[in-house]
Amino acid sequence: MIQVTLPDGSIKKVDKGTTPFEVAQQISEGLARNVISAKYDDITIETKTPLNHDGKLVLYTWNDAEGKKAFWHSSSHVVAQALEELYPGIKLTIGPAIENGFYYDVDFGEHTPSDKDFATIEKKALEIAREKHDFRMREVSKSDALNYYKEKDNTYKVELIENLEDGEITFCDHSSFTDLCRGGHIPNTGIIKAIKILNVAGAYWRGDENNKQLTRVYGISFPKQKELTAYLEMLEEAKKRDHRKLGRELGLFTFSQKVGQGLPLWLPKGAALRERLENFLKKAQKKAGYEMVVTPHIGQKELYITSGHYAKYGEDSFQPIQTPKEDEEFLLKPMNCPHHCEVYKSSPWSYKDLPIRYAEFGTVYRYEQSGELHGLTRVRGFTQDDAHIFCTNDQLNEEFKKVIDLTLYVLGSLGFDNFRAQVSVRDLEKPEKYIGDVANWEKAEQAIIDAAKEKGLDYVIETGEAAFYGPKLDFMIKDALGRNWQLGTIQVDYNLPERFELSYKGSDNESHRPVMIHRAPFGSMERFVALLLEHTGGNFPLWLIPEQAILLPVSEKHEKYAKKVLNSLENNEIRALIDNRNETVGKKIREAELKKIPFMLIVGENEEGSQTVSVRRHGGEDHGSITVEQFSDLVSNEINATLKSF
RNA sequence: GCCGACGUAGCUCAGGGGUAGAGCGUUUCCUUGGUAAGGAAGAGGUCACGGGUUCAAUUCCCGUCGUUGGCUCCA
Repeated sequence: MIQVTLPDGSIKKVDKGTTPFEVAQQISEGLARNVISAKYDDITIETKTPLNHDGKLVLYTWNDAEGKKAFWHSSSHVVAQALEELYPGIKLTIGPAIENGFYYDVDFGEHTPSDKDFATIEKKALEIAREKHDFRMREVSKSDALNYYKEKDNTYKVELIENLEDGEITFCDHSSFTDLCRGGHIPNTGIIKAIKILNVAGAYWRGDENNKQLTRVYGISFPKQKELTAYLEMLEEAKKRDHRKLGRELGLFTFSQKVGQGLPLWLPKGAALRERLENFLKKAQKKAGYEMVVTPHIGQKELYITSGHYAKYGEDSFQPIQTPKEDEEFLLKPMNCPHHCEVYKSSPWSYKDLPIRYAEFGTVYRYEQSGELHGLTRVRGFTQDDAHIFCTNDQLNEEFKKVIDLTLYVLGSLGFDNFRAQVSVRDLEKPEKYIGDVANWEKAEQAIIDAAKEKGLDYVIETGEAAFYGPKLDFMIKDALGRNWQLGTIQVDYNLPERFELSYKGSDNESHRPVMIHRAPFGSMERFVALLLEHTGGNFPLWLIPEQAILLPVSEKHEKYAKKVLNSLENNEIRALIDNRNETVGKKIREAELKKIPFMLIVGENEEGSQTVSVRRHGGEDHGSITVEQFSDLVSNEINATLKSF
């Protein structure tokens, strides 16, 4: 007998060799019907894997993340089999489950499938699934495994196996299909009732662009057809919140091929919204002891050679600007920090002056790869809400924590409560990617982790995500389609002070190096507005939204009164406009609803008589007929309730 | 930059070897209206751009540009 401990702490004594499925049966028939995956002592196993020693068992169903993972990974096997049958001679590589579904990377040779082939692949995969093949794991010796794939002329699998140890190599079979696999499958293919191939994309073998590009087939599957339908509908809904669509509909920004790729043009409403965001942050920054500086859009090439940016990015950037003078070159600034270092250097400093905090809404230009450009989230010209804090080593922890507070205030004020805090550290195996000495890196990384811990942040550490000059604390937010974007960032930097030879006079009358904190709570105005659009679906907070109210005269007879009301609204600093088109009230309401204007003020005979406005809230709520003063209070109360000061 | 897809009216999209269509928007007229679409008429397109095939190309082929889903990159 062995002892199996379940997640609730209860212990089941079962015969050696009992399977997770059998344990589930002992718990309940329902669980046994639904269990599709299991972990034993934290190792993913199959539901049919015999348990041979004491341990902790967790059973998973479709409703668990682990269950979905097994489900989708198993589905990738089924799709791989379908692909092999439809495209004989292809070479399979890897096929993991991902956050939503799975993919399989395949070397198709000559005939890469495209979206016209998806239906055929889905049909074939579903046929296989319906045949209810069991997934069976078996151990294979390294030499047998190598021989199997050498015979199939699959160099990718051979490469994978060569990096594995003999004794830890397993194959998974189902139907006539065999794949190198470490496990984690559902009991049989029959559970998969719906399969959708979502798209194909190029993906480099082992994620290295020097390697051959394979075709990545993305798919998703479900235990019920209904769930697939719901998922596809959800995707459609998400597309409606796409900032590129909303930005156009709401008249916030645009792009022009003639101006250039990735160079956003902010339209009046977008520019005004952006200005309100900037003012919001400026106000908080002022309280936090920041001073605004202004620096030019270009700088001598030498400036970036000093900072190290030129060596790192010079080749792939906008190329140097020539002047009539010989041997003179300027770069469009890709960063504000070198300029701010020079601002710092304009005067000698005492330790009593520190910390010094320079802030600037600095527009920078980066020649991003064309394939990377994406709406407002990845552009070639953008404005950072940048600031650089120059402080002593002793002040670093305190300053860093203050920046965390400011960043959390910014994110919280705008309703971003679902961010992911990420400590981005260097990759120890790739020292060539970073500048500066190791001791400072260690100090910087530790400083960030300490501050994050002391602030009680729930953070994850991401190796290799640091900037070339220092580690960062990044605030990641998901877009409508679930893609992660870095918004706020706080970075500790010992390197630029060194390179720019920054100093201050200490209490010991000696010269010391300050530490630099780079920080941008929004990240960039462009990306922030994009993510805010997707999060709010265009229903911005009242203080931020371009148009707070729209006056809807019932007929042309009431236009004059409407104009008078508009005037009072403007005197009360309410952003409003009049829809005086020759249309019915119903139509005007419909369009104001579609434009997501928070308040619709209907004015007709009744209102004119009582000198009021009839207030309808976006969404349909009726506030009744009230005076302009009352309405103005309504608006300012709501703004005060949502816009807390720092 | 790489792989795939796409590019038709301001927007959303249909069409297809014989020089184009819908809905919404817009303009004009009628209507003067009460909480999510009142009615009528009109304007608007070198079918992204450049080549090629063809008697004929918006349609087929190639290239360029742009957009897009990924990969790589992201100071």
